[in-house]
Amino acid sequence: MKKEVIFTDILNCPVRNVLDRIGDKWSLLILMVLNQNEVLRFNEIHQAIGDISQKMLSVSLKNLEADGLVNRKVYPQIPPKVEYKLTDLGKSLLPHVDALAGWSNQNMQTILANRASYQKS
Amino acid sequence: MKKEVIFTDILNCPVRNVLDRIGDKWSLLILMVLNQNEVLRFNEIHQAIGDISQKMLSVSLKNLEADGLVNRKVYPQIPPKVEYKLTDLGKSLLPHVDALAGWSNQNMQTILANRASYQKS
DNA sequence: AATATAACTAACTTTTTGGTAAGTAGCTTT
DNA sequence: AAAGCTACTTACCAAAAAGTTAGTTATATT
Repeated sequence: MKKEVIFTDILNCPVRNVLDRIGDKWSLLILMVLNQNEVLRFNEIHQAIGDISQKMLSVSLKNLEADGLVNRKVYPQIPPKVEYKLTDLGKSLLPHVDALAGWSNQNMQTILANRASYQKS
Repeated sequence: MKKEVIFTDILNCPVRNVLDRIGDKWSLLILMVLNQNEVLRFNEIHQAIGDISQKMLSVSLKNLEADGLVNRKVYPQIPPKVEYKLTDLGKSLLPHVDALAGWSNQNMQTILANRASYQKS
């Protein structure tokens, strides 16, 4: 009996690659906030999300920027001013995120009920 | 100047709730494998994914089952036999996952290029 | 009698992630 | 002259996630 890998190479696959970045604690939230506001400064995002630390906001923005999902514009002035907005690439991702959000909204109650009844059994 | 939270309550929001489960290292992979195969046994999923540990497969399946995305059917025999398949709820999520997968496939090269050029600067 | 089997579970270690608190820059306002 | 502003960075720490290894079960096979 031979063992074969049905779904080879999935670890180097695009989905995994993208989700590793998008699937962390804050990235999607940041993308959604930026999607609602066109342009935001660091502290505006910080306040919009409310409970993200400066460090995580900074790290997450950097990752999103590295992937080309978010654009960062620095104004060389003091105190500093930096503006963030979605790139076209970032914008092209958002509909899928929204679709997922829609599904989540629709099925949240069911899922919570499932979790609850699973625990009891 | 008042500080206001633009995007209140996002932490208790459905998207976050769902993504906390779906956005881990293995869940989406498992869903995709199950979507391609209708019914699979534990070891078949294990081999299909290739480098997931038994423990993580077990934990992930349990979470997916708890949320009602995956159905688990035990045959009371020895050696044991357990079959996994998507529930209707699970199936209803898959199109969105596939959409995300499609986006990832289309934009993977761009993203990798972005990352590479970001590092150099 | 020993070994194989399938689907796990338990205990433990390692790795990754995220949080906290403090510090930095240099100009402007008090 | 001290304090405030903005957008961070750094060092450190705790918690969470994931990996490793060994063990369990009870029957069937060699």
